Amino acid sequence: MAEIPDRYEPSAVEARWYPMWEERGYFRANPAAPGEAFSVVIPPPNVTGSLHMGHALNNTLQDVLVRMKRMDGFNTLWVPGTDHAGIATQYVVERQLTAEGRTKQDLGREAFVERVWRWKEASGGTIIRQLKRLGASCDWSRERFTMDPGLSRAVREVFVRLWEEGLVYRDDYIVNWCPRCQTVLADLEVEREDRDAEFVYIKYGPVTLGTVRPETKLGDTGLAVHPKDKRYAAYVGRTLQIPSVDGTIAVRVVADEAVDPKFGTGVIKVTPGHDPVDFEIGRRHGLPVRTVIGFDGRMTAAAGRYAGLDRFECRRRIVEDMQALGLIERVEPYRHAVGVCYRCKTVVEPLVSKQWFVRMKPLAEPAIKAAREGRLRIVPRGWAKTYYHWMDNIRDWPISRQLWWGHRIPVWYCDACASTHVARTDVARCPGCGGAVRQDEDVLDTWFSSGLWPFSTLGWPDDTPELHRYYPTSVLVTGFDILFFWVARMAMLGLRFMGDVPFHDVYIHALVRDAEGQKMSKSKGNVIDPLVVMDEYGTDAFRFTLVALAAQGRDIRLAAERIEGYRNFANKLWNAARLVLSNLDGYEPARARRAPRRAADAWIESRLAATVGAVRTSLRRYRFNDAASAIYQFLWHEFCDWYLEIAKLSLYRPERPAERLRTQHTLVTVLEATLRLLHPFMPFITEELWQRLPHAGDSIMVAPYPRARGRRGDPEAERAMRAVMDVTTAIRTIRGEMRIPPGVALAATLRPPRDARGLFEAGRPLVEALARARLTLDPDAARPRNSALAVVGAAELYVDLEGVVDLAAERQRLQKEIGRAAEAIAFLRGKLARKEFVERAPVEIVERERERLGEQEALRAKLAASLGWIGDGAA
RNA sequence: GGACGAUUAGCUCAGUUGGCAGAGCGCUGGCCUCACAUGCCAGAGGUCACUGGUUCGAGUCCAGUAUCGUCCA
Repeated sequence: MAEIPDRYEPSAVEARWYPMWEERGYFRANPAAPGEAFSVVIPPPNVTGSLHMGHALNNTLQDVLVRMKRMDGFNTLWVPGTDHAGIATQYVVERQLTAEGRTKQDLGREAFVERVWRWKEASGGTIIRQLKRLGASCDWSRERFTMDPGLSRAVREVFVRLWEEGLVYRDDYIVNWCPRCQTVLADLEVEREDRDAEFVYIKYGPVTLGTVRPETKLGDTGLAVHPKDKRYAAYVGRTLQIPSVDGTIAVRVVADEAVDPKFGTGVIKVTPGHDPVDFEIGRRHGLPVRTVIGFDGRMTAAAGRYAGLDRFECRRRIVEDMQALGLIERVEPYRHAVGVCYRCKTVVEPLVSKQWFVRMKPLAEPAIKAAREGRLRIVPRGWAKTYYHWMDNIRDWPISRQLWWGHRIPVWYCDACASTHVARTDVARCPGCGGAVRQDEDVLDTWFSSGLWPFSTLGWPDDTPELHRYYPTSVLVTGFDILFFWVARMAMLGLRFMGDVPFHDVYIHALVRDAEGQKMSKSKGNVIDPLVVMDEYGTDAFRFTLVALAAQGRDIRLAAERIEGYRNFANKLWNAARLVLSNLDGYEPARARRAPRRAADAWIESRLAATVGAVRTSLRRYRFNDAASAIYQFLWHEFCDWYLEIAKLSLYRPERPAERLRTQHTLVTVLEATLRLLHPFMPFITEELWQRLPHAGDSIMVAPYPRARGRRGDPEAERAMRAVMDVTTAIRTIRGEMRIPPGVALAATLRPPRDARGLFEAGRPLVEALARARLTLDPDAARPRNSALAVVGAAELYVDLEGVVDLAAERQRLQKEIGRAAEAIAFLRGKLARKEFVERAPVEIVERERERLGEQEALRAKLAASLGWIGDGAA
């Protein structure tokens, strides 16, 4: 006993087991081994990132599933890896250069990319180490990176095939441009921020219109009104010469449905070069594009005397100038959402440029179908709606990024013969004219490569045993924030290139927020570092907290008190095991198995079976919190609160060796099975304790996951223990409410119904020990003088208060009980008095309510009689 | 503007076919009972946001309202 500390100290335990698991190869998958496959690919974190709460939750949930399935005999594979995170990573290295007073242009492309690689090598391992700290049982021998040669080959193969199939194209298009990052952003990468602005009403020739971007007036090529708007019908089709700050501009008036006649003056100016809606209007009506803002965010030569000005400076200047010319009617304050770069928060500039796109409609259709047919199951169900909505309204995907870090687009241009070549292998000379070629400068969107993750990590485009064995993967676990970015694209690309869904199930988990419900962010300073939490409370407690909070909702509020509570749970388990381990002298399993099983043994085994069933069902349905709470309730409130207390009675009684042996056996077997049940959630402490207990096998990690074998439980034993627990609790309640100190032994009499005498008789010694009371059983007992009354089912319990307590307190207690019974009676009588209920509700429901009424009436009668009796006695 | 979600104990949240409202923390009282005070025993605490509807019966289903949140435009 002395060698086991009375508090669980996680750090040493955690440091001990992970290396052992890894060295013994328990994490490694073997496609040639037997067993039904269970495979998962990790949502690859940013290679240069570090573990945050989102990762911790995401990977804990995956580890729970993977460990459970591995123990359950599945051929299990969890593929880990990282993502090159184009913009984010390039941004970090660029900032380093800035600090050194240099730019990436100073280095040149090759040297810059080289430098990013060096940075990746240096800091890329952080998150992997942190995942190990979390206990993640990934097959590290299969760790992948999106820019590995193999995965890069997959990227190129997919690009080329999509091109060959006509699904990749290059076009002029209005894109979201970040002037700071100098790259295009997908719609998804643009965030909305509310900003204060000015809504400027401009006199625009014969009409007045409002705009928040007066500087774009320089790029106007049209005016648009709603087709049904009679106010402006006369102008439609005409080209107007509009007086402007720099002479006049020519705009054509068009009628377009996109105009809201009720907004502003009902007229909008059309700037196809600098607004996505205007671009579409321009396309529909053949308006020219006039670009007045450049990729650097400054006005172009086309902006005349404003050329070279920053776009926002130009806005101020042009308003001043128009004011001077009397072209401004009025200015109103206006708050609206502007698009900003998700990375650097710079206001995005819509610009027209040549970009590569993927045609999404043909890819989306099979992905919609797969979900509708249930081949791809989204859990919780609610997210499917979001998925469909996005898929149904899908837009083409701009995949080029003006970055240097990433997969360079495999397209070569020959300027000599103006040809374009898309190829799997690098092109050195033009296949047409033999002239020099230059490769497209751009790289592909990072999500283009992570979209291939479920099959590129398994060796595609080669035909590998891994693909055959593990594709489609079993489940993808991820947050809803990347449902579109990633999940939807994997679904589409998987179906296209593998001919099957990339995963059968998608489990969408919540987002972790702080205790106030705020999203954690560095700028808010409210981030809780998972590593600090693990240091402070232990990894197991942290993991259990995440799982316990992972209800199928939208967010999780993480508060320190919760983690503390589960640290206490780990400590409780530790001490329960301590009790068991310190009482095993003389334990012989073979002999113990032959010793007679008592009701308490059968009961705890029955409860364990029920718990195993509940955990399995919950995990199958991804109801992680239900699984966690089933184990918590069982271990703490059944095993510790009741069974251990009962077990002590036998353990400390060497004069009954058979009873002691059987108790030891039950303690060992139930605790051992519970450890296995809990292992996926709390891997470290369970391994530590399991190794100390009698066990079969080398590690709990590869021991079988408990099954609730055939037997549904033991109703007989449950009834017997119910009786013990109810009588015990009744006595304790009286003791508590009467303020009788625990040290004072009580005397109680139980009057059971005749047919239940045996039931209570069997439990009598337990009750006596657990409630610290002498218990007499007598079906004909009369109520003793000065006793408290409790009703336990059909039995009456009298607790002798003579000389122990003030009877006024008992009167008060009884009155409270009577009040409760009266409420129930009133409710039930009302219900049963209504003939609609009696006539139309199912017979068994009506019958049950009648029984309850009878019980409550009997209870009230007993209590009332008792009250009268005490009143007499006290008088 | 559109869509989705939330509203249940003091706090944070569960509540799967409609049939006795639950947990953790906190709170109150009593206990250092030889595994654990990171503990034990007991207790208090709820108009299930609001208004209607369906139903014998609604926290649960339907419609609307309010407040908050998220996503999309």
